[in-house]
Amino acid sequence: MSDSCFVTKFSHFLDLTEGEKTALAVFEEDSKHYRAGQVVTEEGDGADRLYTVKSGWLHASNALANGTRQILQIYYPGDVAGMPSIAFANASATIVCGTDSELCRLPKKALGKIFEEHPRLSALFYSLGMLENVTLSDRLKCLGRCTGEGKLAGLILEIYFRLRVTNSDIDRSFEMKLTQTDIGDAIGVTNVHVSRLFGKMESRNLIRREGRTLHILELETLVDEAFFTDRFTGLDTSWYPDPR
Amino acid sequence: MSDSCFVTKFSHFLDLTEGEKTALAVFEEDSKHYRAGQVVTEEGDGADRLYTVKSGWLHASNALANGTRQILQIYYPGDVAGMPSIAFANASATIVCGTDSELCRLPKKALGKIFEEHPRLSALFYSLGMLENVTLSDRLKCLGRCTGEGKLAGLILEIYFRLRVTNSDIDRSFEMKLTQTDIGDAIGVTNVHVSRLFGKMESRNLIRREGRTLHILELETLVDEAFFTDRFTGLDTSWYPDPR
DNA sequence: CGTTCCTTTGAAACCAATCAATAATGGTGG
DNA sequence: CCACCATTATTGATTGGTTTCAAAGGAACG
Repeated sequence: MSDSCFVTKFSHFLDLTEGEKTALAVFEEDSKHYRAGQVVTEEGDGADRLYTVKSGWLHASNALANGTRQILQIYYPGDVAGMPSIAFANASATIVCGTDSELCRLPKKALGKIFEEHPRLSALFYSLGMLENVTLSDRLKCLGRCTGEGKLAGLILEIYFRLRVTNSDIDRSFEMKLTQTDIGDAIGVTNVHVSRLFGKMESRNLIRREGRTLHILELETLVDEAFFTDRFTGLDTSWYPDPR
Repeated sequence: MSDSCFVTKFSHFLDLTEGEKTALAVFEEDSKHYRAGQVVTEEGDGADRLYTVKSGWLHASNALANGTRQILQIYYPGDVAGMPSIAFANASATIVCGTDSELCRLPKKALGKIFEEHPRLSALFYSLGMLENVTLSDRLKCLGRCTGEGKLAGLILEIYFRLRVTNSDIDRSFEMKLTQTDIGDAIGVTNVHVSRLFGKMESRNLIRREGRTLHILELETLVDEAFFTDRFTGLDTSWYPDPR
């Protein structure tokens, strides 16, 4: 409880100095509770802050004029949400809580101060942004070039490996908190087809479902069909400037 | 010719100080010519530098084990290529020149020095990364939720608006330098289907092709079918720290 | 001027969307 | 605690879009 959620997150990658910890701890101050389904920011709203997930999970999406929706990113405890929007005056995506969530809110201007005073943290922020880029690229690859089952496998693996980073005790199973409509909106198929894909993968004994719990039975096959690479293992921090 | 390609690019967004210009000009030193088709870096190679495009164009892609390929990003003069890879020890994508190209090469460690000494440039680097993030999100949205013609329209518009940033005299037409196989690899359809999509859009009088020149006849319709938003107009630099 | 790469076109097979109806699940208040 | 309602998931039949396979026509290049 002593370290802020930023500190916890960043300590995964760097041995933070006291000065760096202090700089990050400032942003613990503005923590706020959100309810499941609550909209954190809407596409087009003023993009004036970042959100770090302390507990719960959320997703960023774009609504299309034809009534459909594309889910772009899913955020879990330890993630920083709203990074893409910060480059613009207005938010490029809508962020919605999937569950009750506790978020730390970091004003844009305060991020500017971090860039001013803590070059090594800035470089890490940059890397986290690039990690998000690679996640998007991987899903783009999956949507463009995988079969239906491969797309679903890719999302399952993305969530599984993502959760394992901060929750090392999960072993081949996790709570799938997305509805099948959400899953479809993430991988670009209809909710009806998601149901059929789950059915097929279950009958092939690749996965098993018990309520909302999803068991991964054949990890290797899922990896193959999704052309999956785990990106969450290591960042290269060797080029970062010295800490202050 | 007096300003480096970095300076030219960054001056679009900020009034650079002399100190900042000097810092950026260092990276002009390592300029290199690449031939069309030449591989700049390969997925898995050591990710030790960034590439700024002085002339020509290139693309980043992932090869899949089933023999297919997904094109992730297209880079034009003024763009910085290889940003996502820099967060990792090894490149997350393959970068290939589409045409003969002149690239400025910026070692990772030198980027670290920028972060150390020029906080405002670091913030701008961050924003450029987030701009790339949004470009990926937009294409993800297109792949997941648009019709075939919408996907092609989206790519056409992405290239068109991207080229207009640095080349303000182009007016509703440009040279499409990608082959139909490349286009298919970017929007997630087969080359055969790209040909048919072009045919359909031409017969609807949305576009016209003369050799490699592509004329946009009905911009509004393309925008509607691709659910397109122009992201290249403005970055919000209000939160940046003061220059040095 | 021939070879290679790129584009176009056709027919068949396949995958996913749509429309529609039913079943299961979860949450709420009586 | 159960009944009810809303949401979510499943299943079937049909339609439509895309891939695949195959072949031929065009364009670019040495």
